[in-house]
Amino acid sequence: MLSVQDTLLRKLKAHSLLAPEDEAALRGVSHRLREVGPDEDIVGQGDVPPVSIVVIEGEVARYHTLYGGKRQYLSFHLAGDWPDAQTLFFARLDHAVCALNEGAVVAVFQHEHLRAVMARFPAVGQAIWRETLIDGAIFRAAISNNSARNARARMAHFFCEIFFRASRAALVHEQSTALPIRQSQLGETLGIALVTVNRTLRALRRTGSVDFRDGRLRVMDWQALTAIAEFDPEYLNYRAG
Amino acid sequence: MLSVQDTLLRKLKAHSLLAPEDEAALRGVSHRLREVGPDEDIVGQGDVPPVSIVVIEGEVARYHTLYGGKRQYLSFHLAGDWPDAQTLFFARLDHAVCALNEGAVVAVFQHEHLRAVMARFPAVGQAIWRETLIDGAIFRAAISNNSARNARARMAHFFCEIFFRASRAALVHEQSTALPIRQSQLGETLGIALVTVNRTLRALRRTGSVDFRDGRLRVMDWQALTAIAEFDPEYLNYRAG
DNA sequence: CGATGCTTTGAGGGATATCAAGAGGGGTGG
DNA sequence: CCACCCCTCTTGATATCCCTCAAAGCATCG
Repeated sequence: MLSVQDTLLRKLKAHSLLAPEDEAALRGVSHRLREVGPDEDIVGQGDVPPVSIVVIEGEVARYHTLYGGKRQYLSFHLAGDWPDAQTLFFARLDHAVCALNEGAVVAVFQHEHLRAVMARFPAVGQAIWRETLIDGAIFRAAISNNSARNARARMAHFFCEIFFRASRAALVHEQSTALPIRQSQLGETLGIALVTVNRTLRALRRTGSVDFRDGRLRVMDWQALTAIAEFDPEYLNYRAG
Repeated sequence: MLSVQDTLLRKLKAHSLLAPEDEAALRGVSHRLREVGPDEDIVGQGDVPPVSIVVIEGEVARYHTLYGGKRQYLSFHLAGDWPDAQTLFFARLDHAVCALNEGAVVAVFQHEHLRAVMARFPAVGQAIWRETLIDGAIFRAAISNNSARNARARMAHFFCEIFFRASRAALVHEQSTALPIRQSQLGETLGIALVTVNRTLRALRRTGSVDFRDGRLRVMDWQALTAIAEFDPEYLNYRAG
């Protein structure tokens, strides 16, 4: 397993060039580890946190709480992701961040330490900035997905994104990756009712391209799945390969 | 009418503190003006532009083009907005930017000039960064809006956001502001069919709280409209007031 | 082994999409 | 100056996808 620093740097270097001194500076930033349980909030909606976190193990999600307590999941985050980087320069968080699975681990960095490094090593700041910009692209894709596609294509597209990102984070083994969410959460992500999630899932299973059960996502036919989803990974801005 | 520099700075100063020297540096960046017609693309999906733009007059939108040519509008931008700031640090644009109305005017800045200023005046970079982060918050709100609300609340929420941002940009006069889009575009924003747009609009008109016609948005009863929409402007991160 | 939470299936209803066509308004050309 | 066309808005009728309500399987756990 990678160290905290390796996990973080692998992600940043997927899209940004860092000189040895940039890398060394980032490696030098102190942090502490925090383990969180399933459905436990790491940061609450409306918080003004003095720290930000990087996912090290397990998975983490962001969500809005709407009137009436209804929940809308916004994004999911794997090892190396930085789900609340924006709090570095932003007063109040408009959403919460929670852990999904048992034993998720995040690294906690003090904003002041990060800001000090960014001031001396601008490339570090730019790399983090890019993280937040890729975030933006993922959100835009989610708008289109949840607005312009039917339940089937919508779910397929979501599975494609998760699987693609997991494979880039070396988290795919034997054509499957962890996706520790319940069907109800899938519904709160895609904006469809639980019953429809279950039926859409069954329909997708029957295509033989994908299966999702017991918190694992299994892709049997990537070509077929991307065709159903009209998935093009361009927006994720990974370097080719 | 404000100058290009005043327009830009008013927007940045709504959320960021800039010292006189930061402000002076930003004022010194050269730019050119570009006038664009309705539905004309300013930047195309997939472009790698060496410039970014600030809206000066009129309105501008971002959109995805999906398979089959279907269009999904992602966001709308008023005077002072910076709809493609992310191209400063990002290779390829995942969406297009287009003008909405006749005679829209944007200021065009060379990336290299902006980067030079940001390198010497970090506060300028941070202010632009914040712009992109607020963008992110707006996108997140759109995900929730288009996923978790019915057509009526969804449209009301969209109107609330546009009206609120327009009022902060001093673009509201006599309870109304320009929103130069067609009903079909409203549908491509909210993810609902044109016929439903028309009927939902009629239903909202009948509440007496809002009217949208001929490219103008008129709000007669802000309290009632925000109640229908469950609108809370917190996510837009304007300073209080 | 009952309780609890998640998944699965059935039935029916409602919101929204699709199909179709007329009305209104502005521009253009004969 | 009128006729025509095109674009957008509006309204009606019908279809369908998805939601709500309801309840039964199935696993895990105390």
